[in-house]
Amino acid sequence: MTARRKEFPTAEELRIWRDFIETTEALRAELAARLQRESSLSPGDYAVLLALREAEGRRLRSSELAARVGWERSRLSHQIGRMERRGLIRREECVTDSRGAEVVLTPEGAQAFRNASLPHLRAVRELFVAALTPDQLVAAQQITTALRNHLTALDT
Amino acid sequence: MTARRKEFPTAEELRIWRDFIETTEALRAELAARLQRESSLSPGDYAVLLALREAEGRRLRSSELAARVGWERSRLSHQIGRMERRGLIRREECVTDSRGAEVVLTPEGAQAFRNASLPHLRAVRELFVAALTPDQLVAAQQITTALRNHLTALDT
DNA sequence: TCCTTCTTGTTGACACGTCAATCATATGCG
DNA sequence: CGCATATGATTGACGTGTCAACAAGAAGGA
Repeated sequence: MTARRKEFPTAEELRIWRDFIETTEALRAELAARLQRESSLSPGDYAVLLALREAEGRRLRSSELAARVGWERSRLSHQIGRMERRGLIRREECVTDSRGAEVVLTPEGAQAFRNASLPHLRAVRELFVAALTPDQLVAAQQITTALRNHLTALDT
Repeated sequence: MTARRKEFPTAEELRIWRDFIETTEALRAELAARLQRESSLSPGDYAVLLALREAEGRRLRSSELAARVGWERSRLSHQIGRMERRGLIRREECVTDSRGAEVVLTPEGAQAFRNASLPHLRAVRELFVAALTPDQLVAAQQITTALRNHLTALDT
């Protein structure tokens, strides 16, 4: 009998998949909840503030910011709108390209990031790093790399 | 000099964390996009249909359904509302408890699940299982378990 | 220049998730 | 019984994410 190319996951593989995706989701949710509790920031807020904090002049073109956080422009636009209403960032017109917008970190935004940063790092350590042995951490990295490579290989 | 209890992740650990969370998120998004394309179902739809499909009489008390998919009742209520509008499920009053509601799988819902099931399993295999070596799959399981145990240990 | 085409960014509609409030019914205790 | 409390479920408000449509300026060639 000929070996047929495998098409479906086994029950065991499926179970591993479900546990994996549910656990990562629970992890994400717990991190988000803590960030919200301790700093009144969403993960999106944090990502944007971090990118601006590390940017030259604490400002970025909208597209560049989208690229750095890895979002579509539309998503960023909504996010920026909400953050501007709360005073965390400010929009400015771009001098070199009148279509463009620049996103600028406000003092309030910088302060919010400072307040959030250490508790957030602590949480990452407590919920992720401290949960794994050094070997497991290495394995996690390798698995991540394998998944990502596989994923990006597919959409080309 | 005394050893101080480690409080923050190293830059390396932080990088691993960020890659990990971003990759699992990308994976989740790709699975969701395929499910949507191929079957016009969201992951939430799929989870609910699956739970009902496996339930005695293809019906469940609302609370029980929420427990099986691991959601809050509120979230389920919204989801059920959307699915009922599309005819995938139906709400019925509960005989034994007049506060209660039962969620019933409709023929349309059952059909939608059948259509979605195989393509979804194929996608899980293609995007997750096939990306990893057997060793990595085992490692993924162990990491998942470690993370979950750690997580549940904390909120007690 | 004029016209097409690309890029930048915004908007609106809608699905989704969380939280707090609400409502009705069940339950348990005096 | 009568009342406080718990439970089952829904709702509304709001933040978030995706998608498609759009507006307006930039770029580049005929």
